[in-house]
Amino acid sequence: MQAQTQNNSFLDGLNPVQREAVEEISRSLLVLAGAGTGKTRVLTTRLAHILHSGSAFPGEILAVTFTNKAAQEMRERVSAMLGGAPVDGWWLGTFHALNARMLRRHADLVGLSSNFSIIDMDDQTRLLKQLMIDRQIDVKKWTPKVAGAIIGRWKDQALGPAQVPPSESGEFADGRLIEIYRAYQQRLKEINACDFGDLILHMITIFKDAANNDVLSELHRQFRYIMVDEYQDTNIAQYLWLRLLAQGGANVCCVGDDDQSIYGWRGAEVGNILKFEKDFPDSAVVRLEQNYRSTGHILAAASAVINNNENRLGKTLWSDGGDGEKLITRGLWDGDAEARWIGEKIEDLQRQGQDLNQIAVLVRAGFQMRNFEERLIALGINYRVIGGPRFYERAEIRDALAYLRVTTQPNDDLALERIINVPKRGIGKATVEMLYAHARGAGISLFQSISDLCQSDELRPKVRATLQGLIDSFTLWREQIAVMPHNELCALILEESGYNAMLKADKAPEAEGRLENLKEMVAGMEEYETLEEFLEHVALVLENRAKGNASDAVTLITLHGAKGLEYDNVFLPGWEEGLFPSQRSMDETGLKGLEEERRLAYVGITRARKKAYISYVANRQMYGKWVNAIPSRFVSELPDASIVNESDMGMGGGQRSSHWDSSGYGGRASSASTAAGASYGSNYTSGNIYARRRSATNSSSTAPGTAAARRASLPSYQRGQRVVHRSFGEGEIIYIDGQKLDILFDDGQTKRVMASFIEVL
DNA sequence: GTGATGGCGGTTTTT
DNA sequence: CCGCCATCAC
Repeated sequence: MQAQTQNNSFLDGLNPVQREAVEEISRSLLVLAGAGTGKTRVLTTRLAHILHSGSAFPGEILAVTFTNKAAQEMRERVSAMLGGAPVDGWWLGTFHALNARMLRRHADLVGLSSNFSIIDMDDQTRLLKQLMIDRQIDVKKWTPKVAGAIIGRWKDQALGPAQVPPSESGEFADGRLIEIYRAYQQRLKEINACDFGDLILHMITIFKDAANNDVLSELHRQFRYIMVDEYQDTNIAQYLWLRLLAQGGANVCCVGDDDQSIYGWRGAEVGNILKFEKDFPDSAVVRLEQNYRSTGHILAAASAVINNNENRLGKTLWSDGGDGEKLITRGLWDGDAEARWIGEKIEDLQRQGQDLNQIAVLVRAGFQMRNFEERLIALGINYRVIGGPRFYERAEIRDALAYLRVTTQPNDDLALERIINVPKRGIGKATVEMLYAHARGAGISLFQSISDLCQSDELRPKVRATLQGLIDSFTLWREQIAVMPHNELCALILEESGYNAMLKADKAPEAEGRLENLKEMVAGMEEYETLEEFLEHVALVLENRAKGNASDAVTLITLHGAKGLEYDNVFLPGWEEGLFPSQRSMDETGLKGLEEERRLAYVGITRARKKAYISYVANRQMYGKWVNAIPSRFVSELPDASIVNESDMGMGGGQRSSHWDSSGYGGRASSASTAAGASYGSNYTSGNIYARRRSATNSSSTAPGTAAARRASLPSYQRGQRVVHRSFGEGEIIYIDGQKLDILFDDGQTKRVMASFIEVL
């Protein structure tokens, strides 16, 4: 690229390698960006450069990020570089958001309508549970959650029910998981819904179907530049999607760091980044290795650990910022001692004038956090926990969303089921089952089923009146969509449904907060043009809210959550075999799992700008039980030259390599370490997720047919026929109105009942 | 249909 | 040890 004429000062200050990456816009490009090497800067500058140099209009650019936060950041930074005006018309977002946008346009090609709902994991689990119970599968032995996880992994690999090799059906539900998967997809179509994986899977299906190749070719014409961030975290489906779009000859630029691939357990394929050069011949590869974040010792420690991995492209981070301070390692007796030690260190840092915002405790698993919370509370140190339940995951928010979903999309059975008895209306399990039975029998939605049954005498008068009232309300609310601002409508629904009243009457301490969350949600809705747009955003755009808003606070966060963040001072507790590396990872995926754990260690260390503290304990309390532990192998992979061992108790700091026995736990230490790993391991089940527990019995039941099949098999009725109803007994048909039959029962009463509940005698 | 108690299971998590 | 669910008693 030639020198720019004006206003390209955004190119200033890039180092030569960064500049090369930014200016290489004629060939496809892989940017291997080590931690802290200015990856985001390169990515945003490259985008600004493409736009500024006139190489493409915004609408010709497709930029994919892994999180919404990253998309937002990119949007802001690129427009700032280009003088502050927002960049309009480019396709920027997560894989899921971009695919949702595409799928809304072409939903009919996969049997959906464009207002399809996007269901979350909770809905998914409930749906799978229904389907599994229908098939008499023991949902205690084979949990719907696990079924959802396996199906999710299949979707990550772009495998629809027809593509899953039968050999992969595994032991789950005695090999019936593919059948469940097929039913699940069928059911999603019926309720006009998608799960997250479907967003991508459906688009791949559309792209691949020759019958609609105009869809893909139009996108080929449109996109001249495609960029993918966090490429090491893409799964196979996302990879295939990218390749299909790239077939049109667009310039592809992927950015990532194979050493920071930590989502393999949910389908990410490091392999994608490892074979980029094969997939995109004639591409350039740029390695960003100059680190601007951390001290020399921190980089040395991180590099030494990650060097133990075999499957990596290989990078060597370096810095010209000086060695800084050595990392501190420390062995302690138990979790309490560890929390006390970290508390003291935090107080030291505070006394040295460190900002609490520059201190973070990075844990492997959520249960580790409690110790630290308690300690910090005792010390009166502000903290925030990142990664708790997300805003949209709160029950009250999900309830409100369910009301809105049913309002916009009456077929959304899952949403209706969620709130049919919230607030309590006296609609219990039995009633819901009956409603579903009719829905299935007649091949209609739950909403329609209610509407039907309210026209009959099937329901007890009280229940019938309640349900009639509910569907009338939804009908009224639905009419308001066109005329009322959607936030007002939402407020109205919360009021008229009695939801607000329910919370106001609730004496529980958290009820007040729930009301506030709802208010906040209603207020937040103003930002969206339409109700549909709002719903799409809450389904896809996750806000990870911090608990408590203290501005100056220590951060407690998982290692996964900390990727992409940085702090001056980082604490890395719990470096024990079994916990970190996690026993379960190693059991499930062996070396692959271990290497991913090691990348996690690498991510953890490289979060630190100045100081890192690594600790491990001899006795860890887990689920109320005491477990012996030995220090993590990662501790011994740290280079002696860059660490100081504070596990003193009479021993010098240089004794780390004999770390454990030297750290002064008296006679108990050595016996503890002997017993160690095994007891940790015993807390986990080994074997693959298909085979968590052996099945003792075989449930061999025939699945009920599909709704359509059942509908077809319904007998036809004639006046005068003798029939039996499951609760009203025997009688005679005296009038027929579609599925509704008037029957004179033998007790002399005439009732209007649904055909699906009677049998011909 | 709703509220209370016991049993079981329990990484990481964004979309 | 804690939280979720499933089952049981009303």
